[in-house]
Amino acid sequence: MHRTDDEYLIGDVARLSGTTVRTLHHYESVGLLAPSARTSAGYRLYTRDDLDRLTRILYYRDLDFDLETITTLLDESDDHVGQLRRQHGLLTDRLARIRVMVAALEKEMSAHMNGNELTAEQKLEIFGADYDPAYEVEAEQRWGDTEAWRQSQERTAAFTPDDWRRIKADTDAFNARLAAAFAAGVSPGSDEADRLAEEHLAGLRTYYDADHAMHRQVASLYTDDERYARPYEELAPGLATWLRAVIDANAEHHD
Amino acid sequence: MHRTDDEYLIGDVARLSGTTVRTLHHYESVGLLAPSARTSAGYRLYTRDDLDRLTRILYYRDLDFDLETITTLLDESDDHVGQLRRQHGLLTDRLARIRVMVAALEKEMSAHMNGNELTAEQKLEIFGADYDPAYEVEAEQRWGDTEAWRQSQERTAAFTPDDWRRIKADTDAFNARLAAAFAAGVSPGSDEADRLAEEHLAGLRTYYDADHAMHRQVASLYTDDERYARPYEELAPGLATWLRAVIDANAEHHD
DNA sequence: GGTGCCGCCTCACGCTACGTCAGGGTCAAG
DNA sequence: CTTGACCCTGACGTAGCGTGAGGCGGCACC
Repeated sequence: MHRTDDEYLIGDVARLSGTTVRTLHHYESVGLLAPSARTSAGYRLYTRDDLDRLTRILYYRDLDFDLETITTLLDESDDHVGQLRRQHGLLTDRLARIRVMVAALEKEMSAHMNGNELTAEQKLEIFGADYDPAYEVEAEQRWGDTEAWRQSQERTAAFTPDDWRRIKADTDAFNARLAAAFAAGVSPGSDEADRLAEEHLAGLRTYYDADHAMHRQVASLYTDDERYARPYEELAPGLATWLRAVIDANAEHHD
Repeated sequence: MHRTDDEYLIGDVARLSGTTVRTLHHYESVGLLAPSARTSAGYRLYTRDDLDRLTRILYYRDLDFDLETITTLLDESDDHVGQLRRQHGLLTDRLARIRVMVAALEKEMSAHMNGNELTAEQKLEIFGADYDPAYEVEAEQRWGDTEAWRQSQERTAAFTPDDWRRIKADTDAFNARLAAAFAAGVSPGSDEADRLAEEHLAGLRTYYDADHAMHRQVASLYTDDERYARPYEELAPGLATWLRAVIDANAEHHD
């Protein structure tokens, strides 16, 4: 009993489809997808047809159908449209409920943070054109579940508008010194550059307890994400890239 | 051991709160809500304080927090805002994903169902004299190549006659409220008017993803195209013009 | 005092869609 | 012949309860 070119072991199928071996075991146990053959040793052998079926299973799963419904959708395909319509109804209901929950949460959040959170106007006034609300949302998506984000939320919640203005002034002053050092030809890895890097890190620690590894991650954004680079590039072209090198070199000195 | 007036048996609590006895058992077993006392026979006795706690539990549960998180929210209440913010992030993510699923379903449905289109008779029955076939043709000439038109075609393909009837009823009810606000002298730009404008926009979004700029374009039809103005003018002379002003003012507030 | 019914009690298994070991074969390479 | 990667079949764990099973408590009616 050998495998032909058209047959795949369960691990291959898992990798190809982006699922797991356990998931395929499960689909077989509930009668949703059984491999067309087995080797003499009992290994499951999946054919291309099996892969096609799996593809359709995963498609419906993404639409949030439960496995039993998917079985009937694929096997009987009776009243296909009716099933789709029911699912459409369920999802639009959920959409409406979640909208309500989001609104309720927003209300609760604004109630619990009176006085401290900056208004959109204040943010604009303090951060100027650099501030983009969409940006804030994305940041939360990206780091919302990290400890650093949690710390940052906790600390900034206590900041007053005056705090923010002071922080902004300090940051601007520091950035000006960075630009001056860059223009003067200070090279990454030099003592002077290391001092600046440590000062930059201290600035980060206003928001959360960062170490040199995290500092490096932040630095990588300065070359990889245009929005983080912009404030520096506006001061001096090449400054963002140089700053990243400075931070990386300083981090290495601390390993 | 007797019950006082301030104590409730588990069944009473279940009825009062709209949950079940089993749910209350469960909350006790996970340390979320324990009754303040028991009778000599072992019956749970809940106090008003317990009911208050339960109310808050159910509130957070509706916001889709898991029970463990609710426990910390109620017991520690540390970093309350951070929790809310995280939950807000989770929910908006889900919102986005479900929107995608709904769109995919609508596409699939429109592909699988030719024949679901309303007949001319049904259109007449539902929309009454307002419906003019020539109108539909012209609309396609004008917007047929826009993204909004495409979306609208896809979504409406999934609508049943019942959907249309419901939409018509909703629209009529909303228009009546518009007329009432107009008669009451609500002025464009006021909070009340802005709320109505947002609701009007939400109505448009039944058909396609409109932003405030598109909303303005639609509003301009109310003063420039007699056919779009008519349904409003029939409710109250001047209503169409007023509505345009309301929408314009609201759009400006969102620049 | 007996009887009946409703409500309460404590286990304890069931449900979805898998994740995650545990214990033990299979296969190709060195 | 060993090693390591991969496969097999159980079987228990997860969240938030639903749903009995088997037995006691409380109260009204006869």
